[in-house]
Amino acid sequence: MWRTFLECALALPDVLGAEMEGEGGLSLRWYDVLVHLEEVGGGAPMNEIATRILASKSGLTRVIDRMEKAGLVRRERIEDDRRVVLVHATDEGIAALHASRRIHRDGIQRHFCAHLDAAEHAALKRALDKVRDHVRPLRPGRVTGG
Amino acid sequence: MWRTFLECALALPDVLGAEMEGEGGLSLRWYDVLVHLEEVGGGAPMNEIATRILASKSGLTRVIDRMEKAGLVRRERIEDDRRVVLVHATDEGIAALHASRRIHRDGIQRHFCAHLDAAEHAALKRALDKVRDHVRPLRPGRVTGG
DNA sequence: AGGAGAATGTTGCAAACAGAACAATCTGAC
DNA sequence: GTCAGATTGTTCTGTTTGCAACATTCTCCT
Repeated sequence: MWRTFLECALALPDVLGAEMEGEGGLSLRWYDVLVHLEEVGGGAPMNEIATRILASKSGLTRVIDRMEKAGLVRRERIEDDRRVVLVHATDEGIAALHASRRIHRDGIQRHFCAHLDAAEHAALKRALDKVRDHVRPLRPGRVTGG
Repeated sequence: MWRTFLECALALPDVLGAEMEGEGGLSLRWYDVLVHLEEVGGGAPMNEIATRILASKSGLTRVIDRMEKAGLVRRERIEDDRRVVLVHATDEGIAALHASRRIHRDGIQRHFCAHLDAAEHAALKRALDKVRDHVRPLRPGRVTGG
């Protein structure tokens, strides 16, 4: 049972990410960053993004470096707190997000949801919600250290 | 819903792996390799192990390199097909496996199964089995290429 | 004010991994 | 028999990641 979960946990992001990179040129990580930026609206600090996408601080610095170089995102320093870097999605970033969204949804549908009936879907959501709530704060030094 | 799954998929192996490395000195990957070697009994070819643990050929070569250096495993060339390398667990490897097994089971119990009642457990297994069967052959060039 | 300590992001370094190119070996068609 | 093609594992190279150390900035207590 655990093995089944682990195989899905390893294979699904891999398959979905490969499809997205192949067709839309946006990795799963970049996609998640842009989703978060769109959700919060007006720019998010590095720390918040790192927590949201389960990356370390240094890891996120490099991700944002690459995304900025690709023109999907821009950094902004604010007067309010000069330690903070606010990350904004550029128009190009939002466009790339929308272009990938269909591929993303479609992939999830085909590889994941298509195999579950309504009851299984609900049970899965309920179960994983509990697991997520328990395990999220346990993660190693993803944000506080690193 | 997908997001919940993705968070669990990223966080659970991380938390479990960190616990195992901390307490028992065996990473999740190494553990999976040894589990497979114990299951099949008398030595497994690289290819088979790579498929089993969802690693690429080159990735597994390095994993086995490190495990061999650590004395947990040994390589053997066979006369039957001189391309094949059979990997055997050493006594030390089996001992390490058994030492880690308790930590592994305990971690799965605490971080995963403890949050599911019997019905959820069954539903999860049924659902993930179907997803796994669908997605496993779809994985990118994990074994054939690479 | 002033200074200890926390918080935020970046950089240096090393580990881990995948994909492509490669060498060795086997298989099958002729 | 023999040679083209497939199979198996390794090496090379580039990418991505995390942890430790660091510089900067803020907070809070006195």
